[in-house]
Amino acid sequence: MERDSIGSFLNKIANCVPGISLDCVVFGYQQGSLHVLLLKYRNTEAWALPGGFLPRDAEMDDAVSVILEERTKVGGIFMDQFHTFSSLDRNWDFNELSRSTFQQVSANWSARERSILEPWFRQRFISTAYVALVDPGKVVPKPDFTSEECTWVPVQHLPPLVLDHREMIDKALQHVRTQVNFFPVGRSLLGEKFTLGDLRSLYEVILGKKLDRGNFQRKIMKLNMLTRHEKLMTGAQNKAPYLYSIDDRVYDQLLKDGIGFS
Amino acid sequence: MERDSIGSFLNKIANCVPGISLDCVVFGYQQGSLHVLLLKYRNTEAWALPGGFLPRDAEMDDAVSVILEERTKVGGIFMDQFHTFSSLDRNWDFNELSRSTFQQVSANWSARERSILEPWFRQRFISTAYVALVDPGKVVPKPDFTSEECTWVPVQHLPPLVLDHREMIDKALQHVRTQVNFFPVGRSLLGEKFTLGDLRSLYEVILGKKLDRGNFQRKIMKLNMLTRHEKLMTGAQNKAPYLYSIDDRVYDQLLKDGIGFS
DNA sequence: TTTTAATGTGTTCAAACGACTCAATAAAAG
DNA sequence: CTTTTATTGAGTCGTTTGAACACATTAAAA
Repeated sequence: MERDSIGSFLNKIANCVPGISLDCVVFGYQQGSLHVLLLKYRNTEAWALPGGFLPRDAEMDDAVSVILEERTKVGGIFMDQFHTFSSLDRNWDFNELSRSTFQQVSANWSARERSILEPWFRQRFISTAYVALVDPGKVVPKPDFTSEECTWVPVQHLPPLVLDHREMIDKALQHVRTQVNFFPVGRSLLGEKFTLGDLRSLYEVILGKKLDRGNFQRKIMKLNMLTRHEKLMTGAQNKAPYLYSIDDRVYDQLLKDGIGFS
Repeated sequence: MERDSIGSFLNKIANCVPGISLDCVVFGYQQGSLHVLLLKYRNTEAWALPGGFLPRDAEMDDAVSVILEERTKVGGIFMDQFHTFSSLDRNWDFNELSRSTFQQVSANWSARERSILEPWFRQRFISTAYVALVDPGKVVPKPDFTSEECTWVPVQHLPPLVLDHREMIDKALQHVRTQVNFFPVGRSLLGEKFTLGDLRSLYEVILGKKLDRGNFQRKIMKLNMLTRHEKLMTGAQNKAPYLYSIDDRVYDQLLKDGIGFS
């Protein structure tokens, strides 16, 4: 199984542009807080962003789509390129964690594999990073051949990350915050149906502050982007909240000029 | 002279990362309208953005600084990376204009030069683009060895541009508009001293709409970022406008949270 | 029937904004 | 010295927006 993956990976990188890598900061919203999709390398405590390389016959957007689909098994994920990282120390000697992680990962490579993979991974990579927004409920995270785990981690409790991936997440989060009025955060991060409370908490988490319930509801309802459905029966002894879904047509129109949240 | 430049260019690219290029959309404000710094290729009607390549021992920001200094002969220019372009057709067969321009430019290369430069320029380049803001008054544009002219062109009358440079300018302008509250447009695009009218016209040009004089002045003065100086004697038969300069300390602070212009 | 939370609506106050007006000032031309 | 012209600072008014509340209604479960 793993042997096969390495084999196909060897073929793959032969057709990729050298020196260029792609990294994805995939945000998901779960249990009231923002999460990032991370991979954990085999037999280490080191984590990394999902990423990959640029096929010679592909554009970056398409290559990233493929990477996202490989890791999540779903397509059509919203994504946006936000920065290209070019530090001189972007390599596996970046710090002790990266160094030992690479050693661990490469430990069981055969001589032939090593002859190809070593030089490839020892390159200096210029990495173009994307943010993606996705509903964790729609996703089945799949590790790649170097990792033993692919899972959601809350952004406020990030584990040790290799290379400059921590910096990437920080910058991505910043980007989402500044672009919140132009990103389909509601549609991408929530499921098909959600309550107004869900939507408000989501905005609270992204903006990093409490929002007044009354004002929020008034504002969001005036936009005419929500369709009301049946109630959500939670079993709690109170009036059940209504479920809503997003009217894509209206939503897309609103996003063009930006939904006004400060 | 040109021979020398080609020679040093051959040396230069030998130490650059292949497959990666850098392009700069340099905006300047002149005679009441936005201008872009463009290069005109020798013996053609084709224009291009100033650009260059990434030295193996440099980060992108630093490489772009060098490029900007080479073209303008001034340092410390404000700049911001805004997008990395990766279309498959980013090469000199992009369209007829690019094709014929490259032919023209490469026409007088010697056999030895051609053997190095042809494969280099025939590569597929992934290009990371930057916006820069600069006061044309501080700048002495210098053509590079492929061009006969380096000059300011108003953005509303762009000449034919090679490759996807037109798209880059559009995207850069868009970026400046959305980031106007966080970019030091006042300090970077105007001279040391300017009138309130100058500053207002600048914002009008960038935002693409008229601003009320009274409201604008009230707003800008309340920010406490301007220091008043002597008057500007224009020779016109009216009260001379005051000159102002920007208080860097206050300005930098304001830009962190964003100067609020819609 | 009580408890609980969702929902819809109303109110208040402060700040900001757009579109004006008006008067004082001063530089140059006559 | 008067006229012409445009800058400057200040004032007004109506509208919009935002934050911070209050309050009554509804309904699900205990």
